[in-house]
Amino acid sequence: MDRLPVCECEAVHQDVVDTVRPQLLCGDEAIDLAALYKLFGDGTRVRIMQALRVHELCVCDLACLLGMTKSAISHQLKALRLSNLVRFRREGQNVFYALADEHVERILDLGLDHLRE
Amino acid sequence: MDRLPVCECEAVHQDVVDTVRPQLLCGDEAIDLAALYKLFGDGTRVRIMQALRVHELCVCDLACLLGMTKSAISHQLKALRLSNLVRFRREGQNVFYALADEHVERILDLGLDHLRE
DNA sequence: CAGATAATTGAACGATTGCTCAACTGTTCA
DNA sequence: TGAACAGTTGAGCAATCGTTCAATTATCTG
Repeated sequence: MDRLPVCECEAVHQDVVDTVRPQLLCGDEAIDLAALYKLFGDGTRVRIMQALRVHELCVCDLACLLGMTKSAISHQLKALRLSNLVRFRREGQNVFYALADEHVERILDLGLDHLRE
Repeated sequence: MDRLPVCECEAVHQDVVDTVRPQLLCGDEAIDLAALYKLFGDGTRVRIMQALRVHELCVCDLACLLGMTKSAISHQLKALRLSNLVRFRREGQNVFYALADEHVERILDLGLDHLRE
């Protein structure tokens, strides 16, 4: 992910560049932010999160709702889990998933706002 | 992208599923929302947007700031342009890019909030 | 006009992603 | 204990993604 600080062009607007540079996201922040939004960048995961926003659901319920295999759903839930976007609890054979916090809902809403305006 | 509405499992919580189903995102909405967030799901594009939020910049400035080739930057700007996340104006040999609206800034901020909490 | 520079484009490539499949773990119940 | 079912996991594969490279377009200047 590291980039060499090489500039191939001459006629850069140096004053503006100098103003902007200290306000850039540091490399790690940019990567973390991108990693967060990457999880919202897939139709399956977005539908999972939207569903969980209505009610907690087990893997089977989600597979049924989205018309996909439990395996596919479980793989995506794992990704969401690893980034703490969903939480889960086991109840007998079922594992119920729910959104981790209202941040997730706000991100979904903000995106939908943008699309619908 | 189409999924067959097949359910492989039996013991679904049918009442909950029936409650959730009508509130699911329709297929197109989920895809559009994912497509929007996919653009925020790459470190280079996030750094570009964060830079543009400070000041409008030409391709050369961005290449210089991020230490990348103009070609790489231009390809990413094209993606952002096609989804109306940035706007641009030509001035002589330079093409200056800026964020399209404050929605983009709000999405960046919300993500950063989440990371920093 | 020709030459220089900014920017864009398309093909090619390696890397990453999302799903399938099969094997496995964990829990319930008889 | 063992059958049945919910869920997870890892390998494999096709599709997608982001960059590089080379060619091209557009604009300015002499």
